Amino acid sequence: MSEIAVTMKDVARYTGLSIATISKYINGGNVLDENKVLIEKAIVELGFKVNEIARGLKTNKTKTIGILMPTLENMFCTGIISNVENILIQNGYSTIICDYKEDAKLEKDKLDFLVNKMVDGIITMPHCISQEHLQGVINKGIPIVLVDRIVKGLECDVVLVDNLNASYDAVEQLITRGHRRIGIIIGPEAVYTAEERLKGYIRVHEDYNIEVDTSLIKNGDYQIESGYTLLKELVRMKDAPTAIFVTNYEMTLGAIMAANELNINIPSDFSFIGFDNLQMAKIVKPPLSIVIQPMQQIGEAAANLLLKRLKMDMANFPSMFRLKTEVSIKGSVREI
Amino acid sequence: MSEIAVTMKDVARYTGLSIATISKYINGGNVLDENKVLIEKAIVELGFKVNEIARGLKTNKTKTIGILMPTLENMFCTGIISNVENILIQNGYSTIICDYKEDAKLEKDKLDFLVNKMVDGIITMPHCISQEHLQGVINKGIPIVLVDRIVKGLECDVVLVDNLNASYDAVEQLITRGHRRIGIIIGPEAVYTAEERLKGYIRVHEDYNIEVDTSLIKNGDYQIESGYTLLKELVRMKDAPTAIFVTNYEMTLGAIMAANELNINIPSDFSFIGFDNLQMAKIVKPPLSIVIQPMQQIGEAAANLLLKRLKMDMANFPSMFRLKTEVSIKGSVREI
DNA sequence: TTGTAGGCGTTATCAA
DNA sequence: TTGATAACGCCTACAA
Repeated sequence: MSEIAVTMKDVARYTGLSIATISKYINGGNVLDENKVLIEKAIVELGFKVNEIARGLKTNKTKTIGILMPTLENMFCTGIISNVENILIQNGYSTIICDYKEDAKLEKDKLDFLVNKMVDGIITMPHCISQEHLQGVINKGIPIVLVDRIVKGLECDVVLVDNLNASYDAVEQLITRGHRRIGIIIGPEAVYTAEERLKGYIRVHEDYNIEVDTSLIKNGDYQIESGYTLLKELVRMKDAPTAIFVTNYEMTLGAIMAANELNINIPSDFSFIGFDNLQMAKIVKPPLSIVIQPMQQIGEAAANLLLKRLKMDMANFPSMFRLKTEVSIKGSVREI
Repeated sequence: MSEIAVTMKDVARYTGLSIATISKYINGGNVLDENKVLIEKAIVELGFKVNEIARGLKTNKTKTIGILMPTLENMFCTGIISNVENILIQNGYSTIICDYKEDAKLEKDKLDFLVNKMVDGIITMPHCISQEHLQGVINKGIPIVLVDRIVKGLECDVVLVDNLNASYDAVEQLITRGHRRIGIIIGPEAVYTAEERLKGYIRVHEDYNIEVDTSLIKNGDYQIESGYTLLKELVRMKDAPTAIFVTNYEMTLGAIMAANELNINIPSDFSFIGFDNLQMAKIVKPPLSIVIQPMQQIGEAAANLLLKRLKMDMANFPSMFRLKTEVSIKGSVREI
């Protein structure tokens, strides 16, 4: 039934050479041409494959990278994963993707799992993980690149977007079009990106001398349903906002659905700016104004930074890439 | 900088015992109580962790399962992953999640990657992979459970839903409410689930003696945009359907957006049945009728079946679980 | 109960 | 160029 795995020993026997020579050939060493063809023939004939486990034991390298994300149910996360993977694969690395379902214990466990699997490096979007725990991994010689969020007190490479100014810019677009009461649907308080986006919202209000009405600030959970619920709350306020800014894709989706349900006309009833997902923005009518995060750049920057560390190049450690977002204003925003 | 990993050897030295004894303790063998505490102390003190790579080399078991999916950008796929993982983790297994981006070569490569990583078993939603390739893996003694789709000619455990009758039932609901011209937005021709769902559509037409108008059958690609585009096509037909059935979540999303954009009223302009995602169905107004796939059951059944095979229990091999879907009819469907 | 010794499939050193 | 040989960290008879 189950075939026995072919090892170098078998190839050696088949060719009449020694295991050492086979190994050398496999790893690109010098071997007589005639032996090369002999070995090559044996390899295909026998169907030999290097046992990565054994190799890893010896080299302490697995040529695989761990990717640890809070969830797979979020387009931003899966987008990052995709782009990171593309670069890594090009460079001969494989990936182990983990999601910790936004659960603190799972986050810790999966991180340990990756360490146990001897990944050569880790890219993660951290949530509750402690500085100490991550530091412990780094101390083991496993480089980590943080994505999208920082971890307070940790010296670590990180790639993120300038969330504060992303939010600032979006809200500014509304302000310069005459809006003064601007509702915002933001992520959970504990999440770094949500904090930053809120700061941007507040700062731009200050810069334009507009008082912040905290009743216009709604904390969601980055899921569809909270976008749906919170938009309704905003719209139904006695003194409703004239514009609404929603700060991630899933909540934008929910908000749009709520607006449709309430037969609200965008932008005549209120202006609207959403987040991420260009594809959706084009589909919705009127075309959705959105903040576009450079997902490809984020993923690529993170992967390339890690690759650099893997080559033991520690220049500018810890380095922070703070990528810029773009605000795309379309028909969903109007002047008042 | 990078701490050197602590091994059993270190624990042995620290405790004055032999490596063999440490190993025995780790693996639950009999050790003197006093030595137990001694070892335990050493382990925490030194921060020892079993090197899974080395262990795997010896035992030929990695206690990890590969999950290979076509994409992470699809709620059905990530839902399955989540549920599979839950069961596996409970049983002491870890997972390596791979997505092959619906790419034939990548599908093959990632499968090989998992094999190289010596996973103990694999759960996959296959796409282009050949029967031979999968058979090769199985022959290596690595059990595979297919999810959602079969592979022609391959004897393999599989867990899927009764797609044919899912589609049959949904369309039947429309027929019994008087609809005769029913549009369907289906997946790519090459995909098993799409084939089956189309068969159901056709069979129910036959059973009710309704002629199938092939212009009402639109092939999409299971992405948002095709749902959006194809719904428009259907609605704009000279002889437009009175009801539309969309056969996955992403396309349902796109279709809803198109309907909103066209100011189409559901169900007075036409009736609508979508797919998956209960959460969204509740949010949309009117409440969406949908076909509900038992994602949790699918994931759990697949995981449990694999677990069974891992225990060398080959009873009823190959077995096929064909789970039933549920049609939930809400306000988006009306009688005519 | 404990320890010795051999082996899992590679890589790497050093003679030959 | 090739081939013994000794690791890598762990498991497992078998012996003590």
